[in-house]
Amino acid sequence: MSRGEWYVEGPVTIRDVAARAGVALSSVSRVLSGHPDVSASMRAKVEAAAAELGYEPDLLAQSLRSGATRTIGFIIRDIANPLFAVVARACEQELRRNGYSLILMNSDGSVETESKNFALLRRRRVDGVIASLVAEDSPYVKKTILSLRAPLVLLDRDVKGLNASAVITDHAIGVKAATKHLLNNGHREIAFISGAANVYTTRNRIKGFSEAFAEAGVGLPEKLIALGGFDAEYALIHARHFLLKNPRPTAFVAGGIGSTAGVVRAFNEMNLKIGKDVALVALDEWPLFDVFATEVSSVYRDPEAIGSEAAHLILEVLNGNEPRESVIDTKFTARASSQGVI
Amino acid sequence: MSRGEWYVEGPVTIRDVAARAGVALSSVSRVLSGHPDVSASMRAKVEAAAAELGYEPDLLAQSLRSGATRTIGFIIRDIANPLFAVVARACEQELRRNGYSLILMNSDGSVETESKNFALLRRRRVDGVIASLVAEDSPYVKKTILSLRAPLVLLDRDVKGLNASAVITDHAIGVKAATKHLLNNGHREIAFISGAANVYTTRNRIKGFSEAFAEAGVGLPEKLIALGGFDAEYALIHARHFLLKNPRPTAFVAGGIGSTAGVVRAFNEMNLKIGKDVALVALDEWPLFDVFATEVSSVYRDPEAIGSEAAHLILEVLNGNEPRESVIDTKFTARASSQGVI
DNA sequence: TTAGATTCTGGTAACGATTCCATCGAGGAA
DNA sequence: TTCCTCGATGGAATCGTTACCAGAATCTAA
Repeated sequence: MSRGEWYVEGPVTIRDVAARAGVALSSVSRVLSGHPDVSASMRAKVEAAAAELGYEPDLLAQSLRSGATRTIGFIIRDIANPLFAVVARACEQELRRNGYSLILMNSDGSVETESKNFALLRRRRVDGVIASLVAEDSPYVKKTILSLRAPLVLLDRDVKGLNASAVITDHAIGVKAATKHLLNNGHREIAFISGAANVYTTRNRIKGFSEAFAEAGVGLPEKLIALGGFDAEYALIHARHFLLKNPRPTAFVAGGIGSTAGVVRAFNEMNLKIGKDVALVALDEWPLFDVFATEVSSVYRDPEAIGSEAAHLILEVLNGNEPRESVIDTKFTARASSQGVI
Repeated sequence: MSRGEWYVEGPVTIRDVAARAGVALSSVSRVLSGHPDVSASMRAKVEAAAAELGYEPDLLAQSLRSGATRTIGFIIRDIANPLFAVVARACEQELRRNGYSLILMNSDGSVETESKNFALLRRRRVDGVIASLVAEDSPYVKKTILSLRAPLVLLDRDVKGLNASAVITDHAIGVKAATKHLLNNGHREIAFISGAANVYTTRNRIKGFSEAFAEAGVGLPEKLIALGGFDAEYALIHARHFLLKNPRPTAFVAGGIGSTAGVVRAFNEMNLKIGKDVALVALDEWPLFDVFATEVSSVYRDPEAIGSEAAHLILEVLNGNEPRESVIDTKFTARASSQGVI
């Protein structure tokens, strides 16, 4: 079956409209693009012809001519992370309202894949890119991004020398409140499991964690800090390990949805009841959190706000403004999971 | 700040390569597209020039010329539904491996938005579309889709007269097993809450539900069936309503992630303990299901398989094959939530 | 009445690639 | 040697649009 069979009616070009209206194609273009120097009769003729033929301008040709594709690339580690799915949704909705489409690419946790994705988006001539980088220090990143030739919005990343916009989450404030809460409740052996320190997210969370200890005059439990991956597997392995230590940690701070899953699995393996045998604070919430994890204390950030703000930032630069940073705050909510253990 | 400032190095065209190599642009094109009739010396000259200048072909121009954009549209109700996020990820990965990019669009549960999305994808000249329609019977749908002029893969939808491919889930088999299980455990007042019947998903689920009753020789509890929306709000309202009936339903089957959320909220409001005061079967699982909903019986379908199969189906048609259907099965797993109530 | 400005319109050259067509040698066959 | 074929190359048309330029028609002011 050839491609041609999908054509219900042949595609109508500006040329066809011109022929039907009996005018030059440049005149059709003028009418359709709202040029002021067109007579009323010309406008009427062309619009009638366009309507009769069901003419729709071809975005591909327009893009080639104008240099703008009205397309934004969106690169993230994994769209199946529910937090990022909400970010992507809000972002797509906002871009769509402004006439842009979103090209979605997963980097699958690989800097090589990420780099290839950037290169492909460049070849596709996207007008801009919104990205949550796998790592800030990969050798590819800077070179690849600098050759993008399009504005960039980073999600929760801090890369020097890029002249990029960024949506930054203030994790520190929420994590600090959470940690203080644990310290106030008498916890000292507090484990912290999160992604690697080569992304701002982790560093900023650790900053809040450390500050709380410092302000309480308590030494940081460095042996209980594991920064290596956001995935459940990494968290599971390290939570297991920590739980075999003596003294055993009395509380866990889990950095992200994957980490929380891993930590809770470790608890389940050892038959530890959350909020009774061990305290837990989850960084980030997830779907049905309020239904199935009603008892879990959390540091919350609004993914809708992150997504729509990312869209705003890229639109700003496309409208000629300077790149800038925008900060989203976090909020700690104490629930049963972090109380009553000690 | 003008767009131009983003250009680190001016974009290199085939023309520049031709000038550098001292040959005609048609020769450059031939070398780069692997035409057989090129001499070794020509190939060497052109490849050297291309490498020195860092030439990358412009996909926009190639698309205009060839008619193929190597781009697939992906339209769903809501990417924030974790099931669809996984479908989208698997689909994007598979398409990427085959050199295609994915344009993501949410239809936000609105047939008008959906229709506009289809129209925009047509103007963008996508090579194909993968879509989970909001409704099969909307007046827009058929007209809009028929004018797509590109192959289509439907996700769990059954629309006559389209000549489209489809990835279909066999919900009936899983739902039937679940319902039999409930009936065997002595339940008779079984509530069923799901989306509207104008999508295959719901009809096929109800089919499994009905068959189980018929085979057990028990009358279908029609008053306890609410088919109107996949959202939590709809499920919450109807679950509340059902729970005030006399006799009260002893079991609930919730169609999808949103429905489950609504139903469980209603349970929480009335202080009913799942698996003790009331039985529950969830259709579909969600992230951290195995961690935070370990006790919930479910009818599972593999979203990875759905996503990659959708990609395969669209690639098949793009490679000249006939559209076809592919069926994904479901599996019922009994857990504590559906046992021990009666 | 005429010079000059102002609408309005058509033709044509881009945008960056591919592909057909024509040309030009070189090589093989008679 | 001559004719023919075939490989290799350059030039031009094309995809569908926009934008520039020039010319025609209309209008204003002297």
